[in-house]
Amino acid sequence: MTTSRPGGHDQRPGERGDLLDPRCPTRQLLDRIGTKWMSMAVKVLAEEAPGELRFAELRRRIPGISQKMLSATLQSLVRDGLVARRVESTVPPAVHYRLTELGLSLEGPLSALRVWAETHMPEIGRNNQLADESTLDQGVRRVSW
Amino acid sequence: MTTSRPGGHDQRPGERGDLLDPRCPTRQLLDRIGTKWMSMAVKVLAEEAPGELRFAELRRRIPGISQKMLSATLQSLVRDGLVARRVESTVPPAVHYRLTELGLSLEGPLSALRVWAETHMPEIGRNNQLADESTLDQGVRRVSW
DNA sequence: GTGACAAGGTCACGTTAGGGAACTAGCCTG
DNA sequence: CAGGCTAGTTCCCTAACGTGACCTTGTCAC
Repeated sequence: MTTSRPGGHDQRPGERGDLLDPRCPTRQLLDRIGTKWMSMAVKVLAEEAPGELRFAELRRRIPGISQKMLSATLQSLVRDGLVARRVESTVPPAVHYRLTELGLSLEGPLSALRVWAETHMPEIGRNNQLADESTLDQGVRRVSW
Repeated sequence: MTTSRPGGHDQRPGERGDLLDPRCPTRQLLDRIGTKWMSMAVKVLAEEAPGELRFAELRRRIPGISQKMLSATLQSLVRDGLVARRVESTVPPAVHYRLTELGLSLEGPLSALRVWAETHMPEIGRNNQLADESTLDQGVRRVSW
């Protein structure tokens, strides 16, 4: 995501605006972990590390995810080398997933973010409520006669 | 974002799938910092902290951002209480932005993520290249006769 | 032979993020 | 009075994200 430029027309190179994508590794990382299920999958796999989890078990541990999204998420993670996929050629072929070393190294910063979220998101929620209320006041004053 | 459920039909509560949005502060945080300019804005403001920056100066320091997106980004940050907005009622009214204490506290985990990105994203890039090449091979074998 | 399971893939769809271009307000300069 | 500055806002558009529903391939149970 955010890898192509959806804007209306083509971009002349060297014009302005092509310096943000290639240069910023943080953007690329956030494009990955910012997708809806990525961080959840990493967390679940990290809890099991260095063990493995199968597709159906992952589905069970990530409530609300569809097969399609789990599949897509895992494909991205494998493609990035954060997760290893191991196919066991048994009776019905079983597929096992585990975090690679790279994936495990991401768990550090990611769990720091989780801790921050758990401690500070309630405050952000309150701030949003306050903002909503004040704009509501203005809305009432402006809209109804 | 990711706060409404766009899926085709309504959700019976207690059925399955309503436990992911309200319960997960990490999701809410990632929905915020995952947007394209959020983390960039926080970083730029953090570099200047505890000083302030004006709208035009922020634009200059965030290459490629449009007025519209900068405006929207700052509004979200202010709404969340991560950034404080101060209007100076001078000749042309000047608006100053600075990180709040809450915003500054986010810089810690966020910069940890940036460090991780800078050290490990090249490896992820290589992994993706390898994946592209192997699927390209398969594509050639499958598609052209 | 009909159904179930595993691990997905594909299709059709709606929502949303993000981009561009143009417009606004009041004041200042030429 | 034409034009420019600041700090935005508004409209319109597209591409990507995410969802649900259905299809697949192969083996096992009834």
